Amino acid sequence: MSDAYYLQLTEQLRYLIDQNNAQGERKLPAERTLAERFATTRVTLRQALGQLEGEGLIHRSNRRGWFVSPARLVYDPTRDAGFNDYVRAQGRQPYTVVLGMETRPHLPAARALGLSDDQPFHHIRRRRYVDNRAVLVESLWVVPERAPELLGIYTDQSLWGLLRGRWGHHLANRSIRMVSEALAPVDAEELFVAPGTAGLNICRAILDDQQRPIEFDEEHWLHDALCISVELSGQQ
Amino acid sequence: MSDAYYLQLTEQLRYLIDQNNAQGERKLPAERTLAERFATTRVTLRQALGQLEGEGLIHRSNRRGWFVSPARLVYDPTRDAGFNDYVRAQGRQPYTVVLGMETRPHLPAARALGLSDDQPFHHIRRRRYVDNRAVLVESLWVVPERAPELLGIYTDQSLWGLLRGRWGHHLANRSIRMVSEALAPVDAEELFVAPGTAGLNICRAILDDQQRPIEFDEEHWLHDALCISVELSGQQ
DNA sequence: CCGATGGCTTGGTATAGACCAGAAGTTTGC
DNA sequence: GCAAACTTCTGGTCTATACCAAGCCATCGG
Repeated sequence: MSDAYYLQLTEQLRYLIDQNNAQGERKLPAERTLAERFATTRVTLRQALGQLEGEGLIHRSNRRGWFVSPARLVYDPTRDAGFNDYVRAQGRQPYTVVLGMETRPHLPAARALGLSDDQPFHHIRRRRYVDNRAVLVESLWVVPERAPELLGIYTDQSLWGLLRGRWGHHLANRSIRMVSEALAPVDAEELFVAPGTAGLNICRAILDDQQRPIEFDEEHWLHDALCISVELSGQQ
Repeated sequence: MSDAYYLQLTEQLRYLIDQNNAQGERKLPAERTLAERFATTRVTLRQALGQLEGEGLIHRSNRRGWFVSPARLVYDPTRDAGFNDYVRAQGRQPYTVVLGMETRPHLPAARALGLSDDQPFHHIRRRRYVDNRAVLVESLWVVPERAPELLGIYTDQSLWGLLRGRWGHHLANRSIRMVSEALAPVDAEELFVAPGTAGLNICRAILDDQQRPIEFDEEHWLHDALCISVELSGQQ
């Protein structure tokens, strides 16, 4: 318990959430209800909720309410398992929705892959779920020469499986970049959360074993959905 | 420009920050000044500032004001360079302050290294700076058998250098875990920021080439100070 | 010259109330 | 039966104001 009331509130809410969660109740009462119960205003209450949101304990679904966050998904960027594989490996249910497909240039992809600025890409945008919660949106930018009819045959299978199986590409060199972000309004909307929600931005540039550029991809994760884990052995 | 006023404010502030930054002015005007200039209240203004803070564009120093954030430090967790080395390699100035040293048990360290719960550790806590900005606090938990007189001889040099040079340890196996967090009041205070400021928690467990536990360490970074980058080559 | 003091500035916290827009549930009308 | 329309509930945004405590700085006193 610290001096500020909202920090005390945070602790009381933490306790309440624990209890609710034990009873399988994952939705919190309405803000107005909570504010009245703790004899404060919505503003102060929301400050306490925001603290717990920052910790990853709870999250909100836009205009629907606050919910207890499920356990984070463990993700190892040094391994090549596809989303579906590693979600299932953790006993959870993956799901993907394709939001759009088109072919056009994209500056960040061109830069990251060392191609000219006007290089067109096959672009696939999709939203991915874990246990029915939308946790990320991503944009894939594939070099058309490496996968000519991609947009015609892609539905929602594994992209890497397709690249390997149909076109024989071996993904060999990756550069990965991760930074915290505040979700832009468009990304937030596609994830059904408020604009400015904390997120994690992951970008990948992928080349094959002959250093030819294959694909660039950019993911926007909800910050509380992810735990990054890396296991390394071998002396440096 | 979106519908909500605070999002418009965000864009205007972004513009103002750009201009100020170009003139070398890295401190923003006072909240009351800005609120008046944009004809709104401090509450709404702070919502806009909070958005930019989430993006990592600006940060605040507790009760001192808002400042433009410097470029993120690039960090590759798969490489073994010490803090001082990779900060300098990016043309920036590292600095470290030791906050405390003691010997006592620590449950998370014991668990992560596979030791018994009451195993004591040499504990060093330090705050680290980049270009004069405090960007992280960390706790190191070293197995005493591997570095008996550590607390007597440690001042503020490189710990890994010491482990290698004095005791001949070769750090071979690492497991690294990164999750977003809201800084706890104690950590926030040591970093001179408000409690609940967004952070990144990085934990490392380190074993030597014979799988003997050496050290566990836990870092709390300001979220906007860091860009994680991993380069991988070699086919999977 | 220098340390102590006190006032001013700044962000941090909090109250009280209001309106809006989207989500969800309920009723109505075909 | 079922879709459309309405009502209610919910979070999202915003105003206006107040007080506190820490940082900062100029002034004062030795």
